Amino acid sequence: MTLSPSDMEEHYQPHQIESEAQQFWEANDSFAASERSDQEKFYCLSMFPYPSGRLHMGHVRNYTIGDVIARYQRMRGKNVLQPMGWDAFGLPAENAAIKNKTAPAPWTYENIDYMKGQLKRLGFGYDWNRELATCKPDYYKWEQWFFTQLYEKGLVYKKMATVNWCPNDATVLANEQVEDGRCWRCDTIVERKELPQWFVKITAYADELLADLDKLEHWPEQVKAMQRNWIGRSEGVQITFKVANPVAGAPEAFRVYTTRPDTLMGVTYVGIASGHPLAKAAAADNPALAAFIGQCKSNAVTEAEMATMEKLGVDTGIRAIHPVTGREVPVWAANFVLMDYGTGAVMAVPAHDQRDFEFATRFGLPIEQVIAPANGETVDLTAAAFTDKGVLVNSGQFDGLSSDAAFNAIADYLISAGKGERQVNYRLRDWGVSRQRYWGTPIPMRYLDDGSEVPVPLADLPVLLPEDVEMDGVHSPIKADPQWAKTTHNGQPATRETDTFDTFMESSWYYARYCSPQCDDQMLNPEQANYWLPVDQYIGGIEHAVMHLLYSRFFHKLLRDAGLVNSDEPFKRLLCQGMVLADTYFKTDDKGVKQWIAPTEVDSEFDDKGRLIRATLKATGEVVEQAGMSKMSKSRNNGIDPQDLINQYGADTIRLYTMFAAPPEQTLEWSESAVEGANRFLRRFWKQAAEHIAGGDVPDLNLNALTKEQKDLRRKVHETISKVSDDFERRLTFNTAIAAIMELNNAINRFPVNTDQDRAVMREAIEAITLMLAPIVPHTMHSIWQALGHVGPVLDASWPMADADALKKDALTLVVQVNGKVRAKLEVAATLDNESIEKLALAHENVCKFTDGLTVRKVIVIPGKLVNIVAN
RNA sequence: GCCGCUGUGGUGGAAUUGGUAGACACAACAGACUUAAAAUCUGUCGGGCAUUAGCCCGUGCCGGUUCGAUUCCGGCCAGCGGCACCA
Repeated sequence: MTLSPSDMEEHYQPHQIESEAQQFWEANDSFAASERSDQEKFYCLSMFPYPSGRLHMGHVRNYTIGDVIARYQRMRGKNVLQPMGWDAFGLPAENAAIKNKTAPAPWTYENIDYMKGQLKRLGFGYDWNRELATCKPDYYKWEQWFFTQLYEKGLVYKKMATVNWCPNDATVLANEQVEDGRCWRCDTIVERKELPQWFVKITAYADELLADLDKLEHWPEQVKAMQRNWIGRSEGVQITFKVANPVAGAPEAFRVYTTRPDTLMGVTYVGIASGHPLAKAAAADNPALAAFIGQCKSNAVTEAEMATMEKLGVDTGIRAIHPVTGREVPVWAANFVLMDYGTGAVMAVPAHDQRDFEFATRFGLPIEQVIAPANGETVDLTAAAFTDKGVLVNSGQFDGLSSDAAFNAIADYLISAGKGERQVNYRLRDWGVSRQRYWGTPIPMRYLDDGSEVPVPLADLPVLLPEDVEMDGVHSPIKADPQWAKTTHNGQPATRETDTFDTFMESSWYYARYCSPQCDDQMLNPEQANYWLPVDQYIGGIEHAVMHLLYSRFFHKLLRDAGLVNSDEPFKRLLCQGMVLADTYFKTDDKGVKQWIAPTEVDSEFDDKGRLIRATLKATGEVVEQAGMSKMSKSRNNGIDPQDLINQYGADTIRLYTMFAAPPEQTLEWSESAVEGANRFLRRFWKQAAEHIAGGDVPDLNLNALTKEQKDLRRKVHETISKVSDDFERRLTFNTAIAAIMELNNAINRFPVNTDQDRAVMREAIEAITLMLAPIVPHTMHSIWQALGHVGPVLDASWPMADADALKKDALTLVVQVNGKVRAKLEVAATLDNESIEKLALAHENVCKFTDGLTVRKVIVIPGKLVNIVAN
């Protein structure tokens, strides 16, 4: 269907326009992508959603950014792939299933259906032929297969690891299910429990994951910095301490790791984890220690809580022998030393480490200075440790060495004495992928009766997760059903692993599966994967800066080493969009409990300065309290349903608003009136275009006979094209692009149209605006483009190019400063030389006023911009 | 606690490589149109002094570098994100 110019409605009718454009795209399968050699490819990917029920504004923002980039790149002539799918396994489905007395699978599939409809209503240009859901066996089959391959390569192993354990429910709890150290279901105090779990050796790739960050030139620096710190490569020394008074059944030596061997001579005690073999053995005849170890069982497992908890410890009675002096130092069990980190033991130097200092001060342990500031100042060790590097003192043969020299001298001494070795350490730990939950990919391992483990062979994959299950609210159905685990291996009875994978496993490779989503004989089709990969632009929330993005980078290297892809990194360019916030309102009920009120139910009153004076309930007029902006959430009842906005304003208004209200990387603050502003702008431009089109045919532009007004408008048009192109291509700042288009729209509003040439200049401006807005508000521009008489859809039109001739300026405005303060503005010919500019500036009346009686010391001329006169 | 980010008018934000602080919007106020309201259009809009010109102050706080700092450096304060089983 093509509109002829006379068909264009005078008034903007978003719902009709949007459904027509969407039908056109659907009928033409406009977004189906295929490998083509005649065009440059562009793979644009937004992080896929968890199918939680309905889209929220965060999704709308993320996917609008992606769609704008995809449509822009298509107009630049690229062969664009933009897929969408579902991160469908996860804990919320289990909780929802229990609440709604259903199973996770049907709940998930219903949500996918509904949310897919919402994505279509928003006009996102996805290739739905490539849709995938991670909970489908045809997806997780290949993840299971890949895990068995990693097992064969020795990149997977099993070890004991700590989980949150609710002794009442006899179940494992996610960190999210622990509230103030108690089970969220039954309020029982949560304990730590060791369980055998599967790990993937991400540490084997630590150096490459670190080094390759330098190749990611189009990633935000902040994300790379966070990943570097997360990997946390350090160079240090592993030191062996002998035990002076060995305990029966425990080792006679233990090791610590330190990055500050220069402080070794200041060691006054040693800290070990409560789970350390030495601590366990010593507890046999030390009741205080045994009690302490028991108490540590209820410690939190998260790093944040451990770092902020009260530092506690108990003397184990064990004495360790200092490897250089031979002096005996006490060994303390301490709650902040963890068995999972490093060696489970640390040497303590209270004079030069703040945590050791606080612990020593609390428990009356000696503090001995061995480092002095290089500049000869004295340090005060009564209040805090001196943690800088410096010069060694009180260190025997090492006295006088700098910290750096002492690092080597002490390391060499320990190595030659057989008491230590240099070691590179990482903060990064191997990736624990076992989850004791139902709604996830079954881990494809079997256990034979002799206790040995074997991976499930490809012929028996996938290990299917049963979908028709009953949730008792506590235990995983595949753990609760003893029959499910029963299987055979080569005719022998065997038992299945009943744990499932961490859902980060699925989200670590979906971007690659989109390249050949239906491939059923292998994980990826390498030709298709290598055509599309790496992803040219990835867009998602900053909350994924470390974990998801690090796991995906790791997985990509694993895929590469399995011969499935030929690139080193999965995502060439990354954009992390900010959160969506909204105002929060509450009233306090009789019991003093805050009741949160949705922003849509509140009216606001402003004073004559525009300041909010009060907020009232729309329904009753009751005054409510305003509690600032926060992330849209159920708990604060401040979520805005995108569906209501689509119904009220249309998808294009929502798209324009989310792109205009803030730069993509910053938080976006919800404002109903700003949405109305976006709608107003679309109506205004629609009317402008309709009026222009109603004027009939337009003659060709005659560039040789332009008036000043026509030249000025053309310059504005082409300056805008130039600016907007840069914003779309390099900066990804769509808010400033829209602002520039609005400025141009204001300019055409003021432009008087009297002659045919005026109409021709106007036509050029309107077409440019239509093309530049097409990626952002595609439905509206689809309609206007057709009404302008074009045959093909605006989707496939070429992005406009700035005309260098139109950009030329005859005159410039220069700012004149005296001592850095603006005192005048000069209109000068663009060709005027610096010397003449200087003369004009010095002669200006207001400039003379400020230089009068002073000597001009220097005149700085910044061509095309400003003149600064330095005088005193 | 550790790592990272953010802080500019009444509000969202702009100022891209150190060069005119407040573009573009929202709100508010005034006016036009209207029987009226809505919609639309026009104007004003950081604070203070002066109302013609112009001057002083001002980008979370304190200090530094520079002819010139919202931008760079050092030290603080506040808010946000992540911290390995929420996704």
